[in-house]
Amino acid sequence: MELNNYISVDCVVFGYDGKQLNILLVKRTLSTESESLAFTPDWTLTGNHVYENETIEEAANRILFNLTGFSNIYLEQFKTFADPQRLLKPKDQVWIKSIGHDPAQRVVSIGFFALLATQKVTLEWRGREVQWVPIKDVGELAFDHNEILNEALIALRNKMKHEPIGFELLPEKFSLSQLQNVYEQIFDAKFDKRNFRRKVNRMRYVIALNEKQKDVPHKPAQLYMFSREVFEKTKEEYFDFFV
Amino acid sequence: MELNNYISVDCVVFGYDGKQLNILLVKRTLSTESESLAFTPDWTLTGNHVYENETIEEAANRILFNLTGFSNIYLEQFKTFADPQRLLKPKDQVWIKSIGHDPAQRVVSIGFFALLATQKVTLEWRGREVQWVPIKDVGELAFDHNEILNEALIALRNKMKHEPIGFELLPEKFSLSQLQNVYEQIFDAKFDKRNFRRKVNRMRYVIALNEKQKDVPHKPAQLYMFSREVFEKTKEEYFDFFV
DNA sequence: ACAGATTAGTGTCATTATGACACTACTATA
DNA sequence: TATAGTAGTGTCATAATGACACTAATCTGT
Repeated sequence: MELNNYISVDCVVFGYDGKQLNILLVKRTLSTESESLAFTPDWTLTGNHVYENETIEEAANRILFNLTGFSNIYLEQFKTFADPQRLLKPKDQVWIKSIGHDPAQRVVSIGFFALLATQKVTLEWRGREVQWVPIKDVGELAFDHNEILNEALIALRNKMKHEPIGFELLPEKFSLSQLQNVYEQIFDAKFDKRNFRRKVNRMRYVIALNEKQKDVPHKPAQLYMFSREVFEKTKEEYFDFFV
Repeated sequence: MELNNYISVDCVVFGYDGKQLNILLVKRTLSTESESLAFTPDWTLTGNHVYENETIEEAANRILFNLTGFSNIYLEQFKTFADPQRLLKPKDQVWIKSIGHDPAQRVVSIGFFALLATQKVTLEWRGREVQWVPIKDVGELAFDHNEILNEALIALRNKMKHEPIGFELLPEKFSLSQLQNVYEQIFDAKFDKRNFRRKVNRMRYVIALNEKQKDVPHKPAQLYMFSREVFEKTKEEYFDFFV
């Protein structure tokens, strides 16, 4: 099975650990000892070329499966990066040569973002170290991956305003405070608790369970679940156009 | 200047003629007489491969410039199509061979949609016939272009709900009835005239001019303009998340 | 056992937005 | 000057928003 050498997929994997929004990065080091001396390791998004017989969606799902062992992860194509200059920084060129690719080849990368409800991921992916990094602490990344991350965050926020996808970052059972915190982290904002809950209460696809939190050192919260089925059935087409 | 043979750009060009929403299609015929006998002509979107030193945005703008002579056209990347099967229909294979391309080559196409405020376009583009077609009358298109068109329409509607881009389909000076009709055509819906106008009146970036329609066989309408500058300055970041 | 820390959970009111609804005004043309 | 055709306008009942502060339940440490 051959990898196509000019089509790649980059996954911006968002995760929420109960406190903050993180993304998944993999470390980039050169393989041979001698080479790596002159190459300070840095970080990349999780990405890969696609196989010749594979769709880009399949490639993105394959990457996520390798990272997590799960295959039903929320995934969305958000933008494509194909600038002829996107891989031409000296350090990137060194790395591309070191893995045996043609550094002059123009590579199209299709960006996907994924929402992960678990923090449990592989620690090593394709021989490389994997780590969650709080989105506020992300430094300079390899290739054009800072740009890809920025665009992913914009796309995530846009989608989040109009589609109920915040749930994808939470466990199946969650409290309303957790849900509110997810939104606050992603939008980097504070919401009024009572107004937030009033709004959520109107959503019939957020369903209260007969269950409360346990072993928490404070008043235990009512738990809820999200039903995509109910959402699909109750959503109304609305035409609230314009800002 | 070389064309990259595996990266292409397809532009879904939307236009509004005062009555309905149209898209721009180009006719696909085989070049030699003998070949074309067995090949019933059909239609494609306006697309092209990108030059090796060209970004995909530049390629899309180049296509639009060739079609219209304008270079400041509203343009937005909306989705990328890279299915390994996307060019494998027999008719498409015949056509790809006829223009001297490798029919086995996997081609990534980045979809853009454009909004055109004029109906004046070239009649012949790269030797091919160009035509406006009402979106309701679009039949079966070449390649995967029906899929691309569908996705473009979805993207256009989504964008249109939350950003003031309907103006891009109208002349600089327009009436509120024209504006309403643009939205009605795109959403395939009817809105209440008074409620629509109340809403538009709240938008400070839709500015009444000291000018009315002329030579219309009915009460002449007040003309308005859209100011992107005012929009950018007065828009509030809103967090009206969820449906 | 109890005090303290910590988060959950709740209601009201003033303001603003929505959706439904029908008639008069102005211009060109016949 | 009558007609056809589109422009333009207001109200009311209902729903959504944004601002605002206190009590309730659990665990922990003494």
